[in-house]
Amino acid sequence: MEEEKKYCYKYPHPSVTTDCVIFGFDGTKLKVLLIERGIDPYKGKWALPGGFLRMDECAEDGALRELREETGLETAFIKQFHTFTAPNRDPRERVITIAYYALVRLQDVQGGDDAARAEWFALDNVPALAFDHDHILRMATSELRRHIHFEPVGFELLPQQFTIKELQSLYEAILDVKFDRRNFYKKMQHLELLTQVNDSTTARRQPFLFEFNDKKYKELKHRGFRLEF
Amino acid sequence: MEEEKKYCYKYPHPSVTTDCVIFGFDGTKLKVLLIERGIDPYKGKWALPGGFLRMDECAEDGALRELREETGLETAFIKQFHTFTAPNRDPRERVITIAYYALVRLQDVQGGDDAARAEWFALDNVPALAFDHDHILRMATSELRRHIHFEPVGFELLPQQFTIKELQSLYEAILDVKFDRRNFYKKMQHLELLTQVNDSTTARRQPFLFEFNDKKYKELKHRGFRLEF
DNA sequence: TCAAAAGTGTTCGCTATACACCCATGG
DNA sequence: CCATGGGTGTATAGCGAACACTTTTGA
Repeated sequence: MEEEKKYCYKYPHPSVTTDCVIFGFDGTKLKVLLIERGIDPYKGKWALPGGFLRMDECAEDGALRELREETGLETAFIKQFHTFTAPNRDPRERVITIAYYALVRLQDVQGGDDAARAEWFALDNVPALAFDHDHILRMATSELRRHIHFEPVGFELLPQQFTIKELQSLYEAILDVKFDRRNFYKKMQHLELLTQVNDSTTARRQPFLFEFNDKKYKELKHRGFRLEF
Repeated sequence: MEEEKKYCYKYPHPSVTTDCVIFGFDGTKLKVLLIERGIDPYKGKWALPGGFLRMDECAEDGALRELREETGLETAFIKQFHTFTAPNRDPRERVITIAYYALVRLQDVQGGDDAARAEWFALDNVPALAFDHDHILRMATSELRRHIHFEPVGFELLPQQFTIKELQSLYEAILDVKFDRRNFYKKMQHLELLTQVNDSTTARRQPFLFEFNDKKYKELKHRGFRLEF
């Protein structure tokens, strides 16, 4: 039985999807959420969450919808970083995909609505992916790296309150570098983007907890301040 | 008479176009190439060059095709910077557009193939544009600005050989700042990305001519060097 | 009481910035 | 010969990298 094809155009149109690279941070490593495909092509392979763009939503809404379906999160930081258009990237038909990356707090993530199997993978331990998703993931990682050099997006991956040590681990995981603990601490203090919280965890010596001060950041940015890492 | 609509799909598909923000530099100001629309909607309005993506070409090839049609250039530096997807950005039907910016040397540009009227506008003197092209142009400008902070893309806008003064004017035009002439000169020397040419123009005192040394740049970049502006 | 982790100081070198200065050329 | 613009030098401040030190707390 032939499917009913009722949307007709004078010229051929590609399909348009959004794919979403969802990053999380477990305190040590940067992770990415992948879905096991239940249908062909690439059945059984891991892939990025994604789906077709609806005719009445913009791409950002589509990406947020995917995010919600897989993580239960109503909102998160997302950023469009590239659109992938190689003519044969999907074996079935011409599909272009508008790719976003999302930064979420791992502890906020519930299982998704979907029956599909979803799993977090450390970035240095990602299996071969379906379609051109390896390529998309690599570009997402490098764009995130570039992004964090100039904007304090890393805080989206941390809990509301965090220690400087956690923040440093995050930057080290994303940028793949090591910082001197003491210099990092002072740099953070000097930036004046963090607010110290009068509270403490329970470690050897209780480290101070901080919050990101978004208001202060916007103020500084407005004055031409440029973040550097 | 109803048009023949022979491309049919089970689900609705948007149209996909590429738009191209073509930047040039006249020695003083940054300019952008606009096309006067010959047909409705927005007939008579200025717009960015663009057109439908063919089913057998990737978006970059589409953008290069648009570039060639409007400037006669076979090749140039182009960069995809955003895809615009607001559902009602085109009044006729759902159209999403993959936007690129191109950096070209003004002196290399011929008139295009198209009969359409094309004109260079200084960035601070752009008329109201068709569709959401104002928005696209603003984003292109800010992305170019961001881009030039880290990569030496500015040379794509200058002739093969140029003086330091011309280079400084370019950076000042793009970043909208002023540099000290003498510090800029030394910074450029210090970067070692320029090769001095044993030739001279005929001014009061002949300034040295330089060329961008791409090989050297790639070498430095490979060693983890980061350009800063 | 000792080891481990958190917070604070100090030094050094590089680079951005703000200037002063000399040189060449054309009117 | 002097105004204009091109190339070079020099001093200062600020920041990042390297590393010593003190403090707190749990085992």
